[in-house]
Amino acid sequence: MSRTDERYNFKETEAKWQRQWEESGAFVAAIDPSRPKYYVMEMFPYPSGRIHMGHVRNYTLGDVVARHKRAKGFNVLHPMGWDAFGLPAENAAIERGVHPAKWTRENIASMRVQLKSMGLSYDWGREVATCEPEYYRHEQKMFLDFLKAGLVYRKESWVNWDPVENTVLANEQVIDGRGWRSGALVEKRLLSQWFLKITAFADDLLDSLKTLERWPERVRIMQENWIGRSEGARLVWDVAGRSDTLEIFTTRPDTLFGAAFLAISPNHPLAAELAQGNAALTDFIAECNRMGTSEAALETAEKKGVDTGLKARHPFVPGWELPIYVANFVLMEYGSGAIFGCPAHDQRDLDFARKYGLTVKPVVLPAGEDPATFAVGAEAFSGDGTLFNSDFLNGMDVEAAKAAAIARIEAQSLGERTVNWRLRDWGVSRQRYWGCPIPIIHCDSCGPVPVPEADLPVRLPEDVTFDKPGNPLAHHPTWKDVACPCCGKPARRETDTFDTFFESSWYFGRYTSPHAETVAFNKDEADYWLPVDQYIGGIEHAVLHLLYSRFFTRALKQCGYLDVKEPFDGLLTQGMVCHETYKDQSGAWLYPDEVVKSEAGLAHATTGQPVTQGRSEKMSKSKRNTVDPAYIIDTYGADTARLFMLSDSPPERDLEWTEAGVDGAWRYVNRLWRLVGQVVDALPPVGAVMPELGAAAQKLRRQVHKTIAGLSDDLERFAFNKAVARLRELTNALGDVKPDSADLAWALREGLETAILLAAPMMPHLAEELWAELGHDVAVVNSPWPVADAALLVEDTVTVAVQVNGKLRATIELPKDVDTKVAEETALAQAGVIAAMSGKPPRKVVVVPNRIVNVVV
RNA sequence: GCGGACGUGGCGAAAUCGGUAGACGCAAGGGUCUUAAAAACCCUCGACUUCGGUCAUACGGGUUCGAGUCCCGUCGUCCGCACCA
Repeated sequence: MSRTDERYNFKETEAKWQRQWEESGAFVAAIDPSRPKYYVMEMFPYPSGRIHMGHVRNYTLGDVVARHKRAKGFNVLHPMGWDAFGLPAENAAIERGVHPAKWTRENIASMRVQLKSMGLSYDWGREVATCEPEYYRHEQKMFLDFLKAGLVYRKESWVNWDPVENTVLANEQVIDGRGWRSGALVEKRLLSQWFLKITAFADDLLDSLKTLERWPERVRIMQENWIGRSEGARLVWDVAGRSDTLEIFTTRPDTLFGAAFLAISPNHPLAAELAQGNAALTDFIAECNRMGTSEAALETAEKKGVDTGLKARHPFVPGWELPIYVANFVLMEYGSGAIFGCPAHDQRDLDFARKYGLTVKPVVLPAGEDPATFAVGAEAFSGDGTLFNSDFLNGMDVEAAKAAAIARIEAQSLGERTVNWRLRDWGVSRQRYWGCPIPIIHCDSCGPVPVPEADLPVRLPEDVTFDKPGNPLAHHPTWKDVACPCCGKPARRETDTFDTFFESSWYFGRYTSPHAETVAFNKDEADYWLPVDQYIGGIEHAVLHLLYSRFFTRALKQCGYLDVKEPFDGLLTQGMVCHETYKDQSGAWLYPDEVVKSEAGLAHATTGQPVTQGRSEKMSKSKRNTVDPAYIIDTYGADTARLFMLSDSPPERDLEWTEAGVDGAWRYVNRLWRLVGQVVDALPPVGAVMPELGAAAQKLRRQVHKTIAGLSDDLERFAFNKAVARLRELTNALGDVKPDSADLAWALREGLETAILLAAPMMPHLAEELWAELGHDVAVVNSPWPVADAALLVEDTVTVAVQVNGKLRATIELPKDVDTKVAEETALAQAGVIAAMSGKPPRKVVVVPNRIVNVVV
């Protein structure tokens, strides 16, 4: 039967093998001490309702890794779940009247079907959904254990408050000083919130980044910056006429003799106190709080301040008093919310000093400057130099002066050397319904009381309404009313829920024992599987999720839950899936399938109006440059979609989605399928003994085994695009073979079987189908990865390039490892070489064995 | 402003240790087959060329027998953080 006119029936084939895998339990994972384990996972999706191309890319990458490792003999754990709490579910409730629980569960059901259509090798028996009490009860227990361990505290803190929605907004939800949905000007409010003490692990979270060798450098640097360790000194200043003192943090104690003023944050307690009865100061603080924290606002904001009238006494110079300002550029959240200003050596302090006419006295002299004439103009000098105008520090360099100044501060008991962190504790309270209830009861007599463990889980009530702004839990008529577990008097439940990053901070552990009821993790299972060997996901989680997970793992270890310190041994951050953008005449975005391409250019598919093409950008609903994976899988099949995801770009780089590229992948799928069908009848049976091989068959074998070695290496390095290229090269070679002799037929079978096994992680359905067609009873998923015959990887002849003065003039075939003398003589005898030397004798000949001969004349 | 990554054909990209630049694919052009089309298959495909070659990896230098790869500088693009004291 000729297959020339036929097309591969992916629909039937893919469904068949998906069923077969599921029925045979091919991907069910269990502890097996006899095999090395390999835990690979992709970032679990938010159940928005439909998968998008970013998911397809992410899960394809993970599946190739999982299937490859499985074939290599590893005991593979490859799980999937749902990051199921979050705001979109509440929005759906408000906009469409669907309950968040129903909406979320239905979305999970339909997305599960979509994921299954991709043929992913998940152990679906381990699926978790974070919105179910079976999951979140354990994190309520964790929270209480963290509380006992001193890793949780409650604190008043300044938050972004949306006055229309009546809720706290995360920093990411504030755009240009306004709430992202309401558009209302965001206010700063002081609110009681629960905090996790991530700063308790700041040192270790920073230091251990060095051990994460299989993480991208970029992510490690981002976390390093986020944690933001800086060394300096804590210094207490006496305030004239007051009994209390003012504490500041500085990294430049060496510049203390150049101080011109002190400044405190508008949110500093002292500012609040002084504002009592001071209208100017009250107005200024209110203005600062209104200003918001957007980038644009900060960039254009002028350095401003109000003189409090108070004076601080200089620690080293008796009688020297400096003014204390309230200044808009001092952050309450960093250090102690107060600074000393040295205008000559800090740009912000300089801007401030110029505005208010304060002294600019340089104390660090740059090399080559004359102390008599050096002056600071518009730019502060922050580099190294020699101290001057600085009493006991004079003549020292900056490092030495810092040490000397700190020694003096410590001797005077005014402070000490200290390390300050940019990292702040993690505020986990959200005034939201669709999240995990915080297991706390507030009692007027006893204060905040933990819910007794026997009463866990604190279930999220489902009988809520969304007719009022704010948190439905707070409006619920009965849910929050309980008796105090301590004194029995009427008390109220905490109505805040956890930040949804809480759930994703430990799910990798839950996958190891998803059905444990009384504990979050079964010790033997967690010990066996953890840490995750390879984690794959988007770069957008470089800091928050990945840092929170690292923190959680440490906290869980401290509380006896887990025995690993780092959750993710290897990390691969995939690039985005991009597509061209289109706009119509009115500037409205158009979907790709609303646009037709013709010789005249782009036009609207129905109206015929001209369409303009914009740059390629990350696929997003707002720009309408999305392609629905369901449509692609339905039209071309999962294997084609998977192949395209792998073939065009390296995984960490952005991928441009093109219809032509998908067509190319589809052509390849058919090509391989057709090739097998055309030659299968001419091949010897499975397991046939190798006959005497002629030269052509030998050559083919060499290429086959080189492909095994090269492609395996590509997969180990996640160079999937190169693996695809290599597979195509092999297929091209196999397509040229005419199996008209016994030896060629045998070599062709070996080549095809190899190609199929190598293709299997990328195109698993096609591989199974062709493998069966070649006569195998054991499925590919139960077949081992091919092994390259080392003897076939070494050639007996090599192609050596011959250069004259570094320019290629000839290539010669030489026996491998031939004597350098022979190589040199052969090279010099080449016509092209002789011509290029134009009669001159060689001055020098460089011979790199098996690679190159360079003749220098 | 600080930190980082990157810059190779019309396009996505290869070149793993400093050793034949452009593998593999997309697009394009030509051809075979066909009544025609689709599909498939074959050929061409960095630029210039007097067909000998010459020039080409953002630009300018350097190291080297030899540089896409290493070093210095410039320009450009992208990303992260950003009043962090």
